[in-house]
Amino acid sequence: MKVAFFGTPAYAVPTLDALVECGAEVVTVVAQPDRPAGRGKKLTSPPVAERAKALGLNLRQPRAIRSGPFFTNFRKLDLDLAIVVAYGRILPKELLESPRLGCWNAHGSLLPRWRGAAPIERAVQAGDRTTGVCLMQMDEGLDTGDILMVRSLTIGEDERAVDLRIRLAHLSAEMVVDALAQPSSVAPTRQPEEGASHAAPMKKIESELDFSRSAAELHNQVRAFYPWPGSQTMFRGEQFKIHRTRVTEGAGEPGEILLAKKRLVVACGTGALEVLEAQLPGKRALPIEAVLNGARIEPGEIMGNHQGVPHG
RNA sequence: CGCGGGGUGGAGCAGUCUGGUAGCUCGUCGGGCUCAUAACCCGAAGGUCGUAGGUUCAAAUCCUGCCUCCGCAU
Repeated sequence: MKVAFFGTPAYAVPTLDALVECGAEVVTVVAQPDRPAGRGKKLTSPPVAERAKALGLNLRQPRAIRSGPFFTNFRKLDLDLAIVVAYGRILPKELLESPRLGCWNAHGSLLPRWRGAAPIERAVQAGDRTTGVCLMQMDEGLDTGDILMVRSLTIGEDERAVDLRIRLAHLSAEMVVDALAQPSSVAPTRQPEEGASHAAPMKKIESELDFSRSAAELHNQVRAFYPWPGSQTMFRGEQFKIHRTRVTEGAGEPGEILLAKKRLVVACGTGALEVLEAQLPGKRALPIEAVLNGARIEPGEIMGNHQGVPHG
């Protein structure tokens, strides 16, 4: 079985590894081009590209898929199948139809729920208790192809997207290997339109916390957005990043600090949010006890974009 | 050369501008109080102030290089 692998971030790496391990002939790996990233804007290879190099696989990082030499060469590979996991680009119809069996995409949600770029994060943000991975026969639409296989799992109440992503990445790898091992069990099923939803990419502006919302919503936001774009609010005129929280009891004006000794509890529109891990400007992320030792936060202070002045 | 902020007993911070006695909160250890507690009281140990060099009578503090952590941007 001659296959191509399309993928870019760390999420796709376990599936690539699994393909190689199960003996599939991975003829080429396609990832997004190297991009300037991080402090100092150093040119950085995406994780899949790094992994492909380490495995000694043929690697392509085309800037353009449709035009240029990439697709011409791709056609000549005489592929049976292409596996796509978080590649990061729409693939044109000609490419989707090029391998004998077409292209299979492993998507990180229970389709048709959370079609799009950020299914895992949006599931956590919405407070979903169940999610999973779907193997899909790609068509031209956005995650609308027929479902070939499904694996599901339960999301922990306090689980963060960053951890769920790791679990789903491995579930995805298992699923792809199973599908290749037992092609007979792969029966295309059309996606129902009912229950479809769109998982828009995460945006930096969404990282702001609005304490007039419920504690449950804020908790879901915090665990969905970690580590990027993160969750933050303003406190004493400076950025205050919140990395880990818990829903607790308490009432007060939204953003009001209810407790600041050993524990940090902030009033929300409904209920209260306990901050378990936070980060001040220029500092690293710290358990809340450490933050409280240095910051001397007082009950009655206000968190959020209200200047952070004490009230009452 | 993208912009910017940090590195001070075990932890988190103040002190740096305006050089001159090492400070605060917590933890640890010992003692006390309490039916009890993340409570309170008393006492103690613990610091080459990231690192290398420079200026100075004197450097955590001023100057330069380096290491390292972090925010923004991408």
